[in-house]
Amino acid sequence: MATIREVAVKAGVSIATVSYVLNGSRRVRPQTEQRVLWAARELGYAPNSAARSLVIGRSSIVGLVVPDIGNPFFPEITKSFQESAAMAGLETMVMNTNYDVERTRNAVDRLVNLQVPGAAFLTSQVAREVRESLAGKGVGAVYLDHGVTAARISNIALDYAHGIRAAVNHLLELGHKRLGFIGGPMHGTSAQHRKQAFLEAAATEPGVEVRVIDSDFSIQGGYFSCSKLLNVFSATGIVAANDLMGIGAMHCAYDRQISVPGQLSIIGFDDITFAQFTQPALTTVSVPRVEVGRLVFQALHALISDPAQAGKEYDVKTTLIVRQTTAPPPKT
Amino acid sequence: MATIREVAVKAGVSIATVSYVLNGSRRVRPQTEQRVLWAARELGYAPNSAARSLVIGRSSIVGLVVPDIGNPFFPEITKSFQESAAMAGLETMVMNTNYDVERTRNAVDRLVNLQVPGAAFLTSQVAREVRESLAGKGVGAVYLDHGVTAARISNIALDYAHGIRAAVNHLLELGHKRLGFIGGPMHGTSAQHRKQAFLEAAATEPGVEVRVIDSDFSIQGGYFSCSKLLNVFSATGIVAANDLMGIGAMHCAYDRQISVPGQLSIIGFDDITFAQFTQPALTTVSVPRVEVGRLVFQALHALISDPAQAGKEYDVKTTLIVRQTTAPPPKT
DNA sequence: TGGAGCGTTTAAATCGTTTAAATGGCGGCG
DNA sequence: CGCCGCCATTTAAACGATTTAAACGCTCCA
Repeated sequence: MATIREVAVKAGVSIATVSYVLNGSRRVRPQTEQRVLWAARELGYAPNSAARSLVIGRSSIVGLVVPDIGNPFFPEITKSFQESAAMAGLETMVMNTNYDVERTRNAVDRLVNLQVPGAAFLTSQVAREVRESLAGKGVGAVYLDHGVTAARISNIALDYAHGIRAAVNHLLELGHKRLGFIGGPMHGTSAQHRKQAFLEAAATEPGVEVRVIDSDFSIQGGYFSCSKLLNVFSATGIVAANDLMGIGAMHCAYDRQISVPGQLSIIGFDDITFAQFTQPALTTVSVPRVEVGRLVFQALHALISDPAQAGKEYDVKTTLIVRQTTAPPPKT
Repeated sequence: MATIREVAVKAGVSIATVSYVLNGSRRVRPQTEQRVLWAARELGYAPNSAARSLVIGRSSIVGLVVPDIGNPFFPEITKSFQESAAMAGLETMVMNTNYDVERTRNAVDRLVNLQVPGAAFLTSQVAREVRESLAGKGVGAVYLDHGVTAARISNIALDYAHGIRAAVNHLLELGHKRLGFIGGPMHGTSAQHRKQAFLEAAATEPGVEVRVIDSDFSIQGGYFSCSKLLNVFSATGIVAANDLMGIGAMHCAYDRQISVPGQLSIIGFDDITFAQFTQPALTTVSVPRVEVGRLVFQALHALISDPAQAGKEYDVKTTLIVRQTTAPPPKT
C-alpha cells in the first residue's frame, strides 16, 4: 500500500501539499496539483482509513441497525441504503438486533467505538438513554417512525395511516362487516401506529365489528393469530401489520379449508417481493423500500455533512396494492 | 471517550502497561493487573479501533461479500456469520455485488482499504487476479465452491451432488421419464456444479429424457425457463438450481393451468424459509444456512488467527426435503 | 534595491495505540 | 560484597494521515 509520503516524494512536494490537493482543503497551484494527482494515480494511492479516522476522530463508516435481516423487508432497504452510501464514499456497517433492546445497545456501543459519524435505525427498540448518549457524542441518527426530531436527530415517518386506511376502506367497500387486525409487538412504535390507524379507519363506518390481536411479525405468529381471530368471531376480512403475518394467515385459512378470498379476505403490509408470488397473490400495502433506503441515507448524510443543521422529518407514502386475496365477504 | 492514557493515569502506571494488561501480551504483576483492570472498567474504556488498526496494520472488521442480499438465501447465512464474528470480537462488513465482477472488484478494493484481515466470498464472481492480489496482500479469504485451497485461502464445498442426486432419484422413483433442469448463470461455479450433478444423476437411469436451460437465479427467470421447458418437450419433473426459480416455475405452471404436483413435479434448491410456505409447499434440497454461516466464519477465523496454517477444505452436506410439489407423473 | 503583502509550501504537532529497547530493583551466586 | 540475570515496568519510536503556524518565494511598488 502506497502512503501519502511516497506520493509526496514522487510528486516532489511535502505530504501536507498532497493532503491539501486530495482533500481540496486549501488552494494549491494548478501545476503542483496536477503533479500530485498524477503521482497519486500512478501509485494507486488510497488514504489509509485508519490513520484518517484517528486524526479526524470519525470514521467513514455509517451504521445501519436493523431488527431482523432475515425478514425480507429489510434486505431491500439495506441494499438501496448501502448503494447510496457507497456513492457518497461511505461504507455501511449493518447490525442485526433480533428486536432485542440489549443487543441494540451493544450494537450502538460497537458503532460508537468505530467512531461512526452517524447511524440509521430501522428498529424502534432503541432505549431512550441510548438515543441520548448517541446525540451527546455528536453522532447523527435517523430513526424510522420515532416521530421526534432534534439536534442531530432526523426521522423518517412512514405514512402508515394512509395505506391502512385504504386497506380498511377497500374491505368496507367490498361489504365486510367483521374485521380482524393482526398487529406487531406493542413495544415497537411502528406496530402501534399501524394498529392505531386500523382502529381509526374501522371506526369511521358504523356497524362494523372489530377485533385486534397483537403478534410478533413472524409467519408463525400470523398463523396463530389468524386462528384465534377466526375462533373468537368469524372475521371475513383480516388486515395484518406485515406481509409475513399475512402469509401466515393465508396458511391458517388454507389449513382450515377456508378459501381465500372467497370466504376470507386478507391484506398484508410491506409488499415484500414474495407478496406477489403467494397463491393467490397477496393484496397488501406497499412501502417503497428502495425509496426508503435512499431517503434514510440522504437524511443521515445531511445530518453528517452539516452537523449544525437541525434534524428534519421526512415523509413516505404507503399505498394499497390490490391483488387476489380480497373479495366481497361470503353471503350468509 | 476515555483513552489509554487516562486509564494509565488512574491506575498509576504507564500506558504500555495498560496495553500489556488489556492484550495479555506480556506478564504483569497480578496486583498491577487488577489496578489497571479496575481503572479501565471504571472509565468504561474501550480501545480506539482506528488507532489500533493504524499501528497493527489490520482492522477488526472482516468482509462478507454476497452477490444479492435481496435473495433470501443470503441474509440468513449473513446473520449467523455475523453472530459468530461478533462473538470473536470482529465486526462484519457486508458488501453486495449484484453478481457483478466489477462491483466485486470494487468491494474488494474497499475491504483492502479498510485493512480487513480477511474476507469471505459467497459469490463466485471473483476475478482471478482479485483473488491473487488478496492473497498477496496477506488477506485471508474463504470462498464458497471455489474448490481450491492454498496459503491463506480456504474453501467451503457444498455437496450439491448429494442433494441433487437425491432430488433426481426421488423423481425417477416416482416414475418420471422427462426431466427438466433450470440452471443458474454459467459464469458461476456453484451453478455449474449443480447442473453437472443433475446431468450425472439423470444419466444413471436409462431411457430418461433430459433438457437443461440456463437462467439467472431469479423468480422471473424461473418462470420463463419453465415456460420454455414446457414448450420444448413436455417435462413432467423439473429441478431448479434455486428456490426462487422453483417458485417461478410453480407460477408458470399455475398460469398455464398445469397442476402441481398432479401434472408437473417441481423441486427447488436452498430451502429458503419461503419454500415451506408456498402453495403447495415446495419440495427442495436443503442447505443448512445457519451452519454454513458459522462454518464460513470459523474457516476465516482460523485463517486469520494463524496466518501460517494452510488453507483447508470444509464440506457441507445438502439433503432433500420432500414436501408437496412432487408426485408421480400423470399417466397418459 | 528593499520591503510589504500575498499566495503557496513546509515543518511539526497531533490523534491513540502497539511494541522494541531501555531501565531499575532485587535475589542468588560466586 | 559485588556482579549477573531476571522481572516488571517505563520510555520512546513508530503507524499514516490532518492541520496549525511558520517559512518561503514572488510580485509589485516606493
